[in-house]
Amino acid sequence: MKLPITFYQNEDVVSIARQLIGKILYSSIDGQLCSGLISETEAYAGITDKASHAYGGRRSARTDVMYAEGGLSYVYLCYGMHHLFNVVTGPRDVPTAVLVRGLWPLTGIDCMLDRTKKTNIHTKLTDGPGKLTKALGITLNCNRLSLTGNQLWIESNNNNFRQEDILVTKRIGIAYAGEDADLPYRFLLSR
DNA sequence: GAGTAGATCCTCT
DNA sequence: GAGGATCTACTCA
Repeated sequence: MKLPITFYQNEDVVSIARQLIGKILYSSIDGQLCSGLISETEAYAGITDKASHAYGGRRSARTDVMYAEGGLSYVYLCYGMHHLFNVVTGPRDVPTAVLVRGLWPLTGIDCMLDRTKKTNIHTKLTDGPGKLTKALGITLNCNRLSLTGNQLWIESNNNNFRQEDILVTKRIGIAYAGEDADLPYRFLLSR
């Protein structure tokens, strides 16, 4: 079952980041259906968060999506060669988003191996934000898609895992954000 | 296994 | 014109 649009419009982006752990991310791109269980996320808390692209109310052609209503994708290019996939959350004009940093591959694994030029199947296939977009075929063309559409969507999952299996840590790779780099906004599933 | 250099390009100043 | 929400391959041990 796809998550309803209302799921994404909650004002509490940190809560959404936690709830996305264990959900299933699907992509249907170039006629290939792939999916993975979301194992790692990070919350980016809008205008008050120095690590966020929308810090201080910054708004540009790139970050405009973050100001839209929750339930859209935000894909952008990092370090000139990696696409990063975010879920836009919150009501209109509240620029919060959740970065999806890791997946455990479920279906479409042959396709993911082909895209990433790998041969063995293990969780390392999609264990980083740049890697999972490559494996799922996500590019800048996937920016600003509805997550209730038919190219990129997230479904709930009946799997029961305990809340204590979710680890909470500080975020990664944002040393430039000063003290906000220490906020406990990263969630990951232990195995 | 650990540490580091290099790739590469869009966005905002 | 600088720098970044990263990854891979290569070195050295």
